[in-house]
Amino acid sequence: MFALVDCNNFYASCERVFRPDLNGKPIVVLSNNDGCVIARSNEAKAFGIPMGAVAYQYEELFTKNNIQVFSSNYALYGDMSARVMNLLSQFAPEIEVYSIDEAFLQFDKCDYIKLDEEALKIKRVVSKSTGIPISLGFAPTKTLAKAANRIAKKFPERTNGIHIIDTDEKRIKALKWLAIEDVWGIGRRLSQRLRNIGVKTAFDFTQLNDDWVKKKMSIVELRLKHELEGKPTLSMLATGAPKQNIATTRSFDHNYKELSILQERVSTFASICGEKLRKQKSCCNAIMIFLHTNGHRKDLPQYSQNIIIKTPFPTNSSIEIAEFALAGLAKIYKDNYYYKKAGVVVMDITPESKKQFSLFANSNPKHAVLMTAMDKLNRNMGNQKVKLARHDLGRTWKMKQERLSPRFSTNLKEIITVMA
DNA sequence: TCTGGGGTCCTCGGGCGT
DNA sequence: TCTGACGCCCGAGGACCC
Repeated sequence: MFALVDCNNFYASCERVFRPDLNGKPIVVLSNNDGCVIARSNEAKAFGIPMGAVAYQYEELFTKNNIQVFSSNYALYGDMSARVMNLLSQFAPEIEVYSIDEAFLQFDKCDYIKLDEEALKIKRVVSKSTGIPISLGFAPTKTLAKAANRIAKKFPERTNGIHIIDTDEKRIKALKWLAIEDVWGIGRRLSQRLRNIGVKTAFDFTQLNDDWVKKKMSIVELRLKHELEGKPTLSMLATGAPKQNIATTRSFDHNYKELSILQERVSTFASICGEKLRKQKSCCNAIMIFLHTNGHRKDLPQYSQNIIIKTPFPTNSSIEIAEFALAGLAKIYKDNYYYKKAGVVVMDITPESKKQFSLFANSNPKHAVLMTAMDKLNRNMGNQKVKLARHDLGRTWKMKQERLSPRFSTNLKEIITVMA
């Protein structure tokens, strides 16, 4: 039996934990640079604000209806997520942290009759210890657990945020209710294709022929079909497995033309990638650098390019990754364009312990010592306090974050004060 | 003026060796 | 030596997720 635990309106709920006065009030949380809406409380959803709404186009609606607007505060959300996941891991032998606000739990040989009691207990503990409301869906497969969770969320009065699919009747009922586009793994394109042939619900999808699904769609959709039929094809994935790609990409607050500014940005992104690599004890063997102009500005000439640099040796040194990234940047940079976004992605990742030494070129061994010291200082003093010399220390590259809440739980200076 | 960031997996087609 | 069939590997692109 799988359970999918999902935090309700996670970012909005995090903002509420330290601001109980916001309970019952509409809240939206914005993306980096305060660009678009990435989370909404139920009250905000009721105003018809869609996911991804462009913030400035809704400014009037926000003001008129006293909707509380927050810049995204990842220090707060990351910390709250870790607390929730830590609590959840106490309830099941296996946990897969699927995203910042979701986790799968697997219960072996459990007594189905007691599942509802267990679910209530999980809900109570998480709510009491963190203040975050959650919904739980139980089912024999991960895809059905997702569906069960959706039902729990959709009908909170009836389900109390808990739904268990433990009989075939309940499974069929759920599948008939679930629209095809709401099935986990069926996105915009596929749902349109399926609707064109008359498949409107998850149940309709399960009525298709296996061979047809595999031939006309792919093995992914066939697996999905089996999952919906109650035959597990997806297993729990190890949480904390090293990533295969690590990216650091940002949109800029303005459009920039000068190479020197892009060099500084790319070098900083490369350095952060190095830090992430060292954190998971990995090295990369290839680095991709990309540049984009602002695609929304139809009045300006557009340019978008990327380049992959194969490193001559595996490395996780921020200095070396930045050097390779800058060499790549020099190859793709063209003047006369206004750039809005750039990024560095480290690829072909291998474990640090399995470094293959090359005959001719190797990672500078002095860097390892230096990077360890740099990471330690940054851990103790706060992120990005110690940087490479080419990073512009005089300029603070701040994202537009005009409505940032305090880092209540991770920064002593911003900790909440309780008045007696 | 202003439109996010970070991942995964699969398919397809070309190059290449047998 | 040439040719076709086949399988493997790899990169690009597309689909999906939060």
